[in-house]
Amino acid sequence: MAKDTKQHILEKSLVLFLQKGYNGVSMNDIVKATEMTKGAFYYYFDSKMQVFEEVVNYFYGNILDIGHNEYDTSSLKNFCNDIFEKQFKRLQIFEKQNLKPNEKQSLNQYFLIFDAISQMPTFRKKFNESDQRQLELWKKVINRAKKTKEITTTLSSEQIAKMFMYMGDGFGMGLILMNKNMTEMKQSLKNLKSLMDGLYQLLKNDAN
Amino acid sequence: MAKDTKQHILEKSLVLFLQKGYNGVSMNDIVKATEMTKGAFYYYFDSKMQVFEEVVNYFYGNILDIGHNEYDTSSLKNFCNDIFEKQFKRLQIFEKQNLKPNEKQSLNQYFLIFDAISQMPTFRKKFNESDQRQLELWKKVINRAKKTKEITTTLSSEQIAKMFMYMGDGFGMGLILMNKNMTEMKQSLKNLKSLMDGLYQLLKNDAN
DNA sequence: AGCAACATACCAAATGGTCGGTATTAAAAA
DNA sequence: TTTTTAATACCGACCATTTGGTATGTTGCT
Repeated sequence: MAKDTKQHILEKSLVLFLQKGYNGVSMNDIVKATEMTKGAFYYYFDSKMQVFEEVVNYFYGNILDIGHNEYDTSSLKNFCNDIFEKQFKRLQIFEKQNLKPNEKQSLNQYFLIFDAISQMPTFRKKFNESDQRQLELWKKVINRAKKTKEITTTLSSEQIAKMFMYMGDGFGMGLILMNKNMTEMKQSLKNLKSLMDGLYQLLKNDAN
Repeated sequence: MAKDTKQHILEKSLVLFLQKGYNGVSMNDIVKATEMTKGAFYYYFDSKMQVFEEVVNYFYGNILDIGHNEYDTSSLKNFCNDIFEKQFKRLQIFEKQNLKPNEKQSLNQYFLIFDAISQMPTFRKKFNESDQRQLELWKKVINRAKKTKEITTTLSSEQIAKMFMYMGDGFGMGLILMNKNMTEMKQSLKNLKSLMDGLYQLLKNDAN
């Protein structure tokens, strides 16, 4: 039961931090959301900051960074599809958190990321490294696609890789700014798919 | 002198909110940064929330949304360049705020935008409308570029427009996450230029 | 009995905000 | 011309509430 309660606090806190950011969430919010008391909370955690750090690691380890090395890299086409699928799965995790009606505000991952970057010195490094790995992965796949003539283009692999990545990031940010809920987000994600396919088509047709 | 002091408070508060978000900034932070007292602050503002709202309107009206209808739309090429130039100018505004050494943390416009969206009901509408206008502008320019054969592609104008916009957004987010300061940002912006040029080249060469 | 797993009452500090006061200036009254 | 009035622009002690956190229970299970 011990680990259950701690996990319960972690998950409820995650949602709160995603809704309002570190400074927007008070200890009272946490004990209310968990339906426990301060005694229970401080039995499992030393401070508000500590639960935040554990939340960040939980979020980052289990959601943000899932399978960062398990993509289908056999072709650029497959890679694009796979990136897209994984993004989809990431959203599904949140659907399981069965938010109550009064928790309908959108979950903003950047609340977590910004706070983590400014309050957890090690996090920025980890985050940027992950970003770099992602970029290298894209470049590898694109290089291969060039060799196999899957695409023909004079643009550098780095340029193309960044196009795909930034497109995804900008799209994600747009979703948050529109305050879409989870199901709406999953709907919208299909638009991202068509954008990525569009870019892919351009690369295929690029004469020189 | 009256308006001067109020403007002084506005500008100092803007920097604070950009650094730490609404909840991360206390009234003490504000009076310290402005080098005034609470008496002075509450002489010009009714509440912390009010200065935030005025800061948002100031930021949005004078910085984010500058000249949203004054772009060079004579060709897609020119439009791209112009969009890029305006982005550059936006950064310059912040350089004038002569931040002190202890204020060297990066200014994160999303702190302001997220808080504004969740606390100022009217803001989301305004923001999304501005986004929509931007999209329509891109579409118009792209449609014209298709007609004049500046570019030849089977992709829809909306698809292309979103590619450009999301690329820019994602790039901007990346800058913030890397915690670049203003001069570094201006350096990096040139990378965005090459990405936009790359996409432009792809569109030019798109056989069908 | 003894410990794990919580609950509850409490605390100092920080929070956003108020209110009576004051220095400076300028217009109005003498 | 001098004095009074009055308004602006600002100060800083003070306030109720909330903050994150603690110390001392209480409960149930082995």
